[in-house]
Amino acid sequence: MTERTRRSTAPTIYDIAEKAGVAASTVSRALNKPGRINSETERRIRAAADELGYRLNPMARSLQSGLTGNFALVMSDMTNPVYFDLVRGAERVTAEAGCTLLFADSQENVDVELDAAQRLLRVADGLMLVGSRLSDEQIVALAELKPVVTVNRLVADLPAATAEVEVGVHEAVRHLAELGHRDIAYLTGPSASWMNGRRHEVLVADALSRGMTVRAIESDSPTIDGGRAAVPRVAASGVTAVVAFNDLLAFGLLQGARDAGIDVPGTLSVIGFDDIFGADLLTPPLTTVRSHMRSLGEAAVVALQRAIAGEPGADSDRPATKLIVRGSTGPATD
Amino acid sequence: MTERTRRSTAPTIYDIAEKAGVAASTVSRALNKPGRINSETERRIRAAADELGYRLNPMARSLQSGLTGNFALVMSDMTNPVYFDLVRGAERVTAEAGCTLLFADSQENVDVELDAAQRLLRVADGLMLVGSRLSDEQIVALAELKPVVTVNRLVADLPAATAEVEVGVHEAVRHLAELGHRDIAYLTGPSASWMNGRRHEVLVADALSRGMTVRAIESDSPTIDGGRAAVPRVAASGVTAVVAFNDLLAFGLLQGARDAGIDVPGTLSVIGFDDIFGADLLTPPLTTVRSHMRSLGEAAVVALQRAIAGEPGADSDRPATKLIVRGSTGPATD
DNA sequence: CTGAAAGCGCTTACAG
DNA sequence: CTGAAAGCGCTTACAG
Repeated sequence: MTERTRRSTAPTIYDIAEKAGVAASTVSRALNKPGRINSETERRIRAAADELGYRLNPMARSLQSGLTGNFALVMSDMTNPVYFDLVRGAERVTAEAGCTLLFADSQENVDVELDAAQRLLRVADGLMLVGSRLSDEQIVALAELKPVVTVNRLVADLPAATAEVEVGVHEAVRHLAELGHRDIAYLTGPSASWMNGRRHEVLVADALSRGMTVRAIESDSPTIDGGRAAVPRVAASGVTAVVAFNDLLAFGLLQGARDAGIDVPGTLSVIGFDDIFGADLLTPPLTTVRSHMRSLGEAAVVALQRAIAGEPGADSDRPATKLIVRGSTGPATD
Repeated sequence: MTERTRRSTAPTIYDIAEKAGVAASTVSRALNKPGRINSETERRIRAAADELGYRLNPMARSLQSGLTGNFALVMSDMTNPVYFDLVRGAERVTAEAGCTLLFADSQENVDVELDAAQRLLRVADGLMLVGSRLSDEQIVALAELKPVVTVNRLVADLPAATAEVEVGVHEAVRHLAELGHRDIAYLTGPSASWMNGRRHEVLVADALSRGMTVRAIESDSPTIDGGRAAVPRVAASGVTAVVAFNDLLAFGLLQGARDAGIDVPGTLSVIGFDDIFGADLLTPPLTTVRSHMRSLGEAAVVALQRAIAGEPGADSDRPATKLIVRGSTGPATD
């Protein structure tokens, strides 16, 4: 009721026009291109607008411009703390542009992700896919509809924002080497994750160059439970250190190892990726490769803005990674 | 470029109409009210729409209906893991309704919150304020514009979704009483937080009825740092147990106590609220009052939908709380 | 500098 | 059941 009333009485530019004794088109100009109009007229129009409590109807403008002012963000798992800062960074740049961030969580499920992406794409000007599990083909198909930016994923020549991997991994491998580790394992993330492949391949290359061996140990899911479940396989492998695809897996390794009576870092060293919330609160606190997720979120929005504007997708700065050494790594003991 | 081309070629109902040999109004009906139209005509229209890859332009529809299909959610701190499940619940119900969730983070700042609320309100049909730090007056002013639902906050007769507090607190107090605690403290949250006041008052009432004393200890901010900073005051107070406004504060207490050489739960018992991510990973794991945040998020969206539809704001079910006993509580030792 | 008019893509009474 | 027309609130060439 009240609602209805409010809606129907919302003042339009025509109300302002009447009040100020000008045409609606003049009101539109006064409000949108300050300075291009007689300043006394403009003043009168603004006064009328203020008095009426006028607010632009964004739908009407959108219908004109074809642009909604919305940017969509789909991430693989919003309960993964790694995305906190990414979302904050994306939010900040989006708000600064006077736009709005739409956002959905695919819960590590391809169908949910595709569904959410399609749904959001209809009401947004473009889409950011974070840690997408979609196939390249699916992503390309989305990009036919509207601009798409991939985050921590590279697809054909779509614009992307990715964190640098080399530096952090390099530091991690050197750290392990200095502690005397020779046989290490990589606990894998989802096979559909581009970043999983990237971390794995850089780790292997780096370790080989130091004469270390890296065996892959598969995990079921990139979660704490996935890490716990992998503990027996890690133990059986005989490695002295394991690098996990992400911190959630590493958390699970730590928990599972404790339950199994495996001493970390005495018997096994553990390194994660991301430096998520809680990594420094555990016992032992986790050694992990941190990347600057906030910058990544900002870079993603900037790339999307450029894509929407039709500008070429210059590769943005890739936020640097670095190793944060804590208590979960120690000397190798064979 | 490509962008421009895509946009301008997006098929409209007029393209479908032409292809199917009917009027645009018929297309609109066929697509929106299936069954109300000659089934052969409808079939032809759908076929044409499919062939053209037609997608409804939501802005055009919005301009008609005055509704955007967007629900806005503003929360006090999105890096607080307590909101994970709330957002997921809200997201699920929103998506189910074919709507979209807009979302912003106020970073515990009143100005940022007000700004975000106003910004989102213009492009959404209604607003959910989670753990708002705004004044009642500010919230009422927002509610003049569009429907507003408060979450874990009660304002005048605005619709709200709140978690039940009594059961969990009752269990917590009984738990402490059974462990022999007589003098306990409440580590406060933000004074602008309604839920802070609520937890405090229920705790005091419950404790008094058991002959326990509760002193209030102020925290600067409801974060881990805020908890750490409070440790000296907690220690000086001589209490044997402290209940913190939220788990982040409790995390900080645990950390700070360890650094100060205070044994938890040997010398001091600690209880939090929320059961956030990590609560069971700490050493000792945290005893805490859990509420079902997912239900809360769902209830908030349902309440908002009702408010938008102009239905009376019946108080929704209040998700129950319960005490999760872990390792941070133990017998009182005076 | 300003106004009249057309149009963005859809929906919805109003006729037939 | 279907069509022609008006209208949602704004912007933007096009004239003056």
